[in-house]
Amino acid sequence: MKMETALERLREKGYKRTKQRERMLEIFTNQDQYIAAKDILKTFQEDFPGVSYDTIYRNLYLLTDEEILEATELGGEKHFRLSCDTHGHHHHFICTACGKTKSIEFCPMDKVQDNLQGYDIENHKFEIYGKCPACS
Amino acid sequence: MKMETALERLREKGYKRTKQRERMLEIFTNQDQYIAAKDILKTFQEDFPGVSYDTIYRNLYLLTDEEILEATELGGEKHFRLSCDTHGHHHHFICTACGKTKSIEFCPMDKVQDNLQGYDIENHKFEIYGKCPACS
DNA sequence: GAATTAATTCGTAATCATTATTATTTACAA
DNA sequence: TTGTAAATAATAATGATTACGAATTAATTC
Repeated sequence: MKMETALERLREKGYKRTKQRERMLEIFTNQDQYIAAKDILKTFQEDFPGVSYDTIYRNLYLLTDEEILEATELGGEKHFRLSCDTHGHHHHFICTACGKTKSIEFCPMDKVQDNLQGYDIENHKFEIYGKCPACS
Repeated sequence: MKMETALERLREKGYKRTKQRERMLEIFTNQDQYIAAKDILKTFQEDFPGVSYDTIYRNLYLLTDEEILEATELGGEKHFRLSCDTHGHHHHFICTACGKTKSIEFCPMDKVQDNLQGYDIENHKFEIYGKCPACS
């Protein structure tokens, strides 16, 4: 997703355009990887030495709610990445060494719906972990 | 998995048979659901009022390493369930209301291997979340 | 452009799950 | 039954996340 697309989406919803939000989006731009909240904080502090935890977490969740970011939990910590809106629904291979991801253009949900008659499906997670070619 | 199978597996590896480990396995027996570590602790305290965190976590991880338990992370907390060894590799639907699970006899990995040439796959996660018939 | 106002951020403390540590106890084997 | 390594208890520390009142700021209106 382009930074401008994200900012526009926020504007439409009436959210203010703050330096902090711009910077946060900037950090995610062109990063094909999940980043831990604490690493966002660390990067953030370079430009905003006094940034508060509140700002980091509130905005990460806001951006996730607005589907600008995608969230997942890796090793007990919340990680975030810019949502890919260029293609449809998909999943990711995630490198456990460098954190980089590769899109998997396949969703297993089609294959399992039949076995879940009567179940109210709200969500699903399909992630593959390992080492990318560069790290292995 | 039967409780006796689990105890036997521990014995083979030279682990001691303690009242705490027996009780822990008992808690998981016949529970088709993921249980949070803190809930294990709570149940445990009924029989072992002075049980330490250390005992809980050490044994949960030990049993997971020995493939007696399966672990997953739900809502930022580690959850565990007795491993099903009656049938092969599979995945789970997990009810977000009651925590009960249903086996999904399908693994999407077959479908995606081709797209991951050169990637060293270590692990994967496929979970479906929602409400089971009883809760929906 | 100044005033208004609600949203946002800061500064800091609290919470909560998990991990670590040391002394004590226990299972098991010789 | 005794010795010994393993396991547990009791407690403290850690670290990510959440909470909250005070101060600041973006956007709107005049």
